[in-house]
Amino acid sequence: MNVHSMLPTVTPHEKPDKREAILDAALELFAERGFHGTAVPLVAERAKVGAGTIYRYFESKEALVNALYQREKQALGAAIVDAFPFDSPPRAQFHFFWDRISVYALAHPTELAFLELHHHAPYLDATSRAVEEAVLAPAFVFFQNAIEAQVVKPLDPMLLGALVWGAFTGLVRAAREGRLPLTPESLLRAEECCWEAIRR
Amino acid sequence: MNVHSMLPTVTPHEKPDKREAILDAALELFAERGFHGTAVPLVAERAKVGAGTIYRYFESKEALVNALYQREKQALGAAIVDAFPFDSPPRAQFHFFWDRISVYALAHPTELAFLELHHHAPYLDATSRAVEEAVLAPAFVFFQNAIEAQVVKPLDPMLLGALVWGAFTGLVRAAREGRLPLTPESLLRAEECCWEAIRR
Amino acid sequence: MNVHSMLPTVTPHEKPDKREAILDAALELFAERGFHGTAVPLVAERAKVGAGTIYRYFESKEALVNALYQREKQALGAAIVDAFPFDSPPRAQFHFFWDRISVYALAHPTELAFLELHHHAPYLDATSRAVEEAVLAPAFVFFQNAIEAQVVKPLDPMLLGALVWGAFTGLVRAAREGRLPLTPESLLRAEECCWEAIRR
Amino acid sequence: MNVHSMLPTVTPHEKPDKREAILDAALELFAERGFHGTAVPLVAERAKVGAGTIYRYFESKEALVNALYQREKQALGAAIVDAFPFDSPPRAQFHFFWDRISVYALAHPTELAFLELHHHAPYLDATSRAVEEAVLAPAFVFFQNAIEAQVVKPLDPMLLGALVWGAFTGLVRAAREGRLPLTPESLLRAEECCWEAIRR
DNA sequence: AATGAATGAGCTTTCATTCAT
DNA sequence: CATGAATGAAAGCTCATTCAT
Repeated sequence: MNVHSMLPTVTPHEKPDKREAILDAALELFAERGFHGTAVPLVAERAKVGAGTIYRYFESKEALVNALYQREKQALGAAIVDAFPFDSPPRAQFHFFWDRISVYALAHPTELAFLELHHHAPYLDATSRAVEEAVLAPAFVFFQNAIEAQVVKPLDPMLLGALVWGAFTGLVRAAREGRLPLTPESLLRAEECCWEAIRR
Repeated sequence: MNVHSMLPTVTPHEKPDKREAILDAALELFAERGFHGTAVPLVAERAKVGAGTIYRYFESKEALVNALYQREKQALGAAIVDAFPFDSPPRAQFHFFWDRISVYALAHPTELAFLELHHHAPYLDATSRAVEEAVLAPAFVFFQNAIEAQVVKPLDPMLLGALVWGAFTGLVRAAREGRLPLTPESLLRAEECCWEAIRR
Repeated sequence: MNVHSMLPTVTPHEKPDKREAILDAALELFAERGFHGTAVPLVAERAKVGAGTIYRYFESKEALVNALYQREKQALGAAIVDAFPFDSPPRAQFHFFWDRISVYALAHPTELAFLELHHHAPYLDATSRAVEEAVLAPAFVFFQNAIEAQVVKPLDPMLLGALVWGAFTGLVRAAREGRLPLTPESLLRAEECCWEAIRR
Repeated sequence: MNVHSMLPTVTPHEKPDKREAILDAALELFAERGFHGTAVPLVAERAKVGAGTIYRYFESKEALVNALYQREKQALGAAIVDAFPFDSPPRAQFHFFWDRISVYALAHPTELAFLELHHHAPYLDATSRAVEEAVLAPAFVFFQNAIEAQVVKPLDPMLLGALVWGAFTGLVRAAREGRLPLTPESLLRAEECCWEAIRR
């Protein structure tokens, strides 16, 4: 039953996972300066590995962004879906969803900035786009159910999703620019707004 | 029907303004591939000028993006503010605003994509940031007035603005990705959603 | 018939000889920044002519330096040779020579700097080298005569010339660098030194 | 017999020092064509390294000339000062000095040409100018002592230095142009001339 | 005749990638 | 495996020269 029982034994000499170090370094730099604006040797330096080492873990710079994009998008998707109250009513589900992305935004601002900046970039490959779709799908299902339950406006689920996710993203961006404090308080207010935007 | 739509938009003596040609070429390429992802000679080729010519009109590649950013941001701001019904009630003003950005989004998708992609980029200079602020200001005023008139929720105007602009941007982005048709119809529905998000 | 038609036409509005203006501008810039370090449009700007105008007077940038080199070298040669006291004894001739180059150095520091910097440059053509030789010749004759008169050491006239001209050039250069004041006084002292260097 | 002349000057493990190779290549090219007349890829080709490699060792082309200038100027200074007979009388010291620069001129004509051509160039930095001064200083001291000893004319040491160094440079330049053979013989004659130029 | 906007070859410099160690 | 020095293709930019006006 307990998933945790399978946890890998972490040795005292924690293996300095270079792959992760590279991804972490790339995350910060790509989020800050963009893909084309970031030199591979800079990523290497930040990750404290040799420049050549990056090419032992990733075929190319493009492969690196794609791996990173997939890692982050999946982490975001997991954060939302994990323990999702499938049996709760739509409003409670929406609250759960908003709460999760709020927590995520507060805990992982760089990751969110990276995902936003590289969204739909021409160098993202088929796998990255597939991950994108997979993460999107649950939201689609939620909106369809909520519409069927006549709790949410009978509009294209895509439109509803775009509005809500866009509003959330607008909030996060404004906060990143210092126009707005991103507090649990303000996030709660924003949730109410968004719910009223979509509720029937 | 808008009477103005029939007016000729091209002057008889169509001056082959190279500066404009360069900006237009840069707009498309920067919107598609980003600033660092676009080589200057590519801009020159698209603009049908020599590579050196770009440097007769712009000091550097950075100066070019900044000029372009300012041109497009100001055009967007003008499109919203022009003939704004300052004496109408908030709901009508909101409708005017939404209508204007809708028309703009439909007529200028590339311009909008460019502005979104280069928003708050580190290579934007003080002037570009000042233009950004200037274009933002009217929205701030609108929300304050609407709050005072007790028509809109008494929240931070910045938060309200971020939600609405974010929602609109989400819509446009989803449409660009082909997830959604961007029709006058869907835009009208989205407007209602957004109004309900912010109204008291 | 107009009587004036025969007179040299020095109009009140002195003809703005563009060729001279270009040469003068090039002189200053080449002396300061060297041939390859000076852009042709910069010369045009300093000469207050259009960039294209330079190419109406000179076939190329190289043709310009060569014309300038020849003008300045010949002017220097003329300044030395003009009214040269061919019948005076060697010491008096040497004094005359030294006096002339001293006057020249004080009156034309930029010209001298230009000649020194472009001496034997690979872009100087056959004509420039011929002018160089022609200007050098009288010195050669002087030294030969002085040697025959047993007034000067019986050494290779070239060697004597190289020493004296080198010493003078060293003086001028030190003065240009501010290490030394270039006064009639110090020039006279230097003359004595140089004479003692070569006299028998 | 000098014992040191038998010592091997090349270490067994001859390190293919790329930095030195670049400096050596730059020396030849800068001496021949000047700083602005020499393209970096040409230096790379002559040094048998990739063009990018130069920028691993030198921040810029300017940094390269400066490093080279300092290397050569210091080598020249060391060649003069090394084993200088500080306790000998001025005439012997002068002979030592002249002998050293003669040997240097015969062994390192390209180095001397480089130093002469780039003397006081506008792209030389503060360090280069400081090295220049440091190398100049001993000569200044020599002249002051010789003047105090009433062996040399009581003139500005700078003037004396400028004359002697200028004369030597004139000689070297004339030799480079093929006007003169630069033999130990002619150098010795020139030394006598220069001594008589400055001696009391 | 004079101009200066326009050009593109060629400059200095960067950087994704390789490979000897 | 890991490295980082080395590379050369390609970037941003300059400038000698041309040519429509």
